Amino acid sequence: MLALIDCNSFYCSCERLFRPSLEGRPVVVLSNNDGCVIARSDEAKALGIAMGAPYFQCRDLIREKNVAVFSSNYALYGDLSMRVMDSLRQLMGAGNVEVYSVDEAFVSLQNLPENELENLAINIRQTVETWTGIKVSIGIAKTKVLCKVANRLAKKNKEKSGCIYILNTNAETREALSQTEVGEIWGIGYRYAEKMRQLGIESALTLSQMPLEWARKNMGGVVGQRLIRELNGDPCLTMKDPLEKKQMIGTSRMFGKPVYALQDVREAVATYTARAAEKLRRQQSAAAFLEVYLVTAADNRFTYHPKRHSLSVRLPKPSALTNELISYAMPLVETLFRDGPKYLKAGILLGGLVPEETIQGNLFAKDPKAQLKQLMLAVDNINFSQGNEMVKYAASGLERSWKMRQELISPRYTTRWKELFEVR
DNA sequence: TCTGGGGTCCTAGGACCC
DNA sequence: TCTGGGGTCCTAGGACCC
Repeated sequence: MLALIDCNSFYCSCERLFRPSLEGRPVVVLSNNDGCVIARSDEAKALGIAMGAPYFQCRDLIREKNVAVFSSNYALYGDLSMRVMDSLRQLMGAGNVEVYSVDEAFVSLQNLPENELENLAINIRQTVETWTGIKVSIGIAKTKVLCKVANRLAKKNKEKSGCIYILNTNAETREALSQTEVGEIWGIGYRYAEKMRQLGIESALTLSQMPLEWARKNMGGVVGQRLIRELNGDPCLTMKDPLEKKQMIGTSRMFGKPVYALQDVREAVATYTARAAEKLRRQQSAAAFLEVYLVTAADNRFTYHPKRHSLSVRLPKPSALTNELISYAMPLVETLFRDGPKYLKAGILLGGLVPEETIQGNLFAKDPKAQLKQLMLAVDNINFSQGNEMVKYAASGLERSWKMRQELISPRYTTRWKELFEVR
């Protein structure tokens, strides 16, 4: 059996942790640039504020209902996420925990007798809440997809379930699937849900009874087949090795306001390259492939149809050095950039990742880059301990008229001395 | 006026090679 | 009229996730 452990309204819970007065009051958290709503407390959901709703569209409702609004504070959420995951690792053994996202983890429950599952789940819930202050919901079943189904039901009726839902028998599984709409299944997005509805497939139970051959033709090949097998209790998605490294690393941002000048775009791309290079070094990889992309507004100003323009290079040798990566990125920016269009966003992708130690050096010559590697290490250490971008590259600019907006951000209570929670 | 950021996996087609 | 088969690498794009 597997368990999916998922924090309840995670970002909102983080904000509430340090402002108990928000308990019972609706809370929402906005995306970067304060663009749209990406987290809602139960009270905010009840008001009908949709996930992903543009902020400007629900601003009136938010004001009227006295909803507390926050810009996203990733330093805070990241730190609390780490505490929750560490708690799970302590309880269940590090090798049994797969962190799936900032607020979710799969836990393997091999060889546990069925009648102990519920007590275990209760214990996990209570311990995590005591240690971190964060409430979680737990779904237990035979496969990852079924765990997701169970977890959803646990959250749907918290009073009744106690935030725990277990699918032990086939009858329980059938019942759960019949209560789940196709669009709510993990792996069925907007497009497929639409397609299913047209075909008259409405519940997860109906979908689970479709033939595999049909899934291959209509649901993206092997992906769809796996999904149907998972719904039937046949595990196809295995637990991932916690030590696995990312295969691609990217950094991108919308600009705080539209940008028209080459210099601004250059600065932004240099900044993002430095960020991506940091992530690269954190997992001890080097990149052999680099892509820069710029997003412009559509010509038609009545619709929101941004256009993506990209260029890429293959590096002669994989690198994890910020200055080197910037020097490959800048010519791409210059080639891509045109005078005239309104630029909304820029980003960089690093791919072809290889472990840093496999990069071939010359055995006999002194590595000319050894000093640069030392420098990177020092820069990363300073930025980690003193705050992001304490040390930065000149190419990434000082003025930064393009920087994103975060007008409603809360203090970084747990990761900055200056912003610690104060008790008077 | 105002619509996030970071990923994953898969497929298809073209270039090139033997 | 006829025109191999199979492999790799790369790019582009679609679909999905939180």
